[in-house]
Amino acid sequence: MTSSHDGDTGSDRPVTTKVEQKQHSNEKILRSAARLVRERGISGARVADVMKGAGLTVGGFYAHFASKDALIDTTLRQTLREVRTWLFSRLDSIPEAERAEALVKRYLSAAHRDDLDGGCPLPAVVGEIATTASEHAAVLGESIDAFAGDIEAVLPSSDKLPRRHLALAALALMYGGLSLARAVRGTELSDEILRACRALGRLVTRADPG
Amino acid sequence: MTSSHDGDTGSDRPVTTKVEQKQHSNEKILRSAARLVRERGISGARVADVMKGAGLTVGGFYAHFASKDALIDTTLRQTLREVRTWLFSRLDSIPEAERAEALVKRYLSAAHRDDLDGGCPLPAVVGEIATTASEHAAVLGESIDAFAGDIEAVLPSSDKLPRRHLALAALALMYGGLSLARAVRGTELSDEILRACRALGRLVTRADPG
DNA sequence: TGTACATCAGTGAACGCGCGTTCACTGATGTAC
DNA sequence: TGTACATCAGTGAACGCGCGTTCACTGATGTAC
Repeated sequence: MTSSHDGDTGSDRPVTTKVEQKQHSNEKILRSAARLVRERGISGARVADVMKGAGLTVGGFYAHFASKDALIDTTLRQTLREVRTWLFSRLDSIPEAERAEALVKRYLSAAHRDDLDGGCPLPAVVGEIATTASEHAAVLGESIDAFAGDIEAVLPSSDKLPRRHLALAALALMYGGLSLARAVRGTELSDEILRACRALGRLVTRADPG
Repeated sequence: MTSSHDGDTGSDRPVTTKVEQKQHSNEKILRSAARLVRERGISGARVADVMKGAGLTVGGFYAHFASKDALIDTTLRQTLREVRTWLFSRLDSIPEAERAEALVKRYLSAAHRDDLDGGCPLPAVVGEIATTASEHAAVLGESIDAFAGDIEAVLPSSDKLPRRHLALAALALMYGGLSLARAVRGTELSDEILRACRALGRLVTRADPG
């Protein structure tokens, strides 16, 4: 009740070992980084702020990651995986032919646009990676590829466009729409962009009539 | 032959007056800023670099613009106008029904992707504006609105989607596709993204069959 | 079990560097007489 | 026309601040006997 037993020693142990403690800090750092990267992008996610968000101080950072770049790589991989998990979850209850449409609708919802520190990190990082943070282009490429693969899997087959093409284009439409909508957040135009992209998404993700 | 005459004075004047000289510098600064913003984004376009690119030194900048932000606003307005001009030029020779498709193809060409310091600035600035440079959201909104209006004008009418919606969605698709393609520039995926978005663009910008 | 030493996660101040902005200065252009 | 002064575009060094990274230190946990 008071302590855990490791088996190979009968003595009492602290409730959390050093290793567990560090692991726990690591997770808090990654959660904090995820939040800040989504909200402020790569350069906007300052190391000091990340550590503060994890309830720690700057200096300790380098016991967890070799550099800010290493943290960013890990964070990108992790958050992009999270978004895919969120996006493709609870799709089972939806008829197969409507899953792609549901997914697009979810991604291009006002709720997702307004979930600045919890949603898709792509709008916050793609531009930076293209201009001043190309170190992370490889990780981004892998994630885009995986994302497109996931979309492809829920797409109805079409005779108009190869599924791979449709998946990549749908991703570009979703990412593009969300990015523009977030950039002009708070305006009527922002809502209009989301509606327009959802409408096009609906049009192209529907199974061919007949 | 040796000097210009201003009319109201018969005396010789310097080849360029102070006013003309300053105007000329102003244009050089704006051209340099345009290049750097497109290539490196807002934060990547350092004042010192902008002035260097204009053949001037840092200190003189504030005789031309009140702040870096003021320069960026002007540069955004100007470059986004330029892109629209480029995009909608020489479209007259193309049959009306194919103009929208031609425009999308032009925007999503490999040449445009690779024209880092001359192409569309949206991929370089939208993310930054959403995350850390919201001061420029208003200018961006105006430009998106104008851009969508221009696209709407060349769009064939459709019974599937309001033209305004199709125009906004096409813009999101173009911007999204170019952004992703630039971020993973140099990979096969990059070309694939462009092809995929062009294909979807073709599909949705064509006049309704019948 | 208790004691002495070792380890190591985390602290917080400091370092070096880059950036936007300021400012005293220079020298060519412009003006008054 | 010539001379003396005023203006002002542009220079380059300096300032203040923020950021990534380093490092000597602390104190709790872990280990040896």
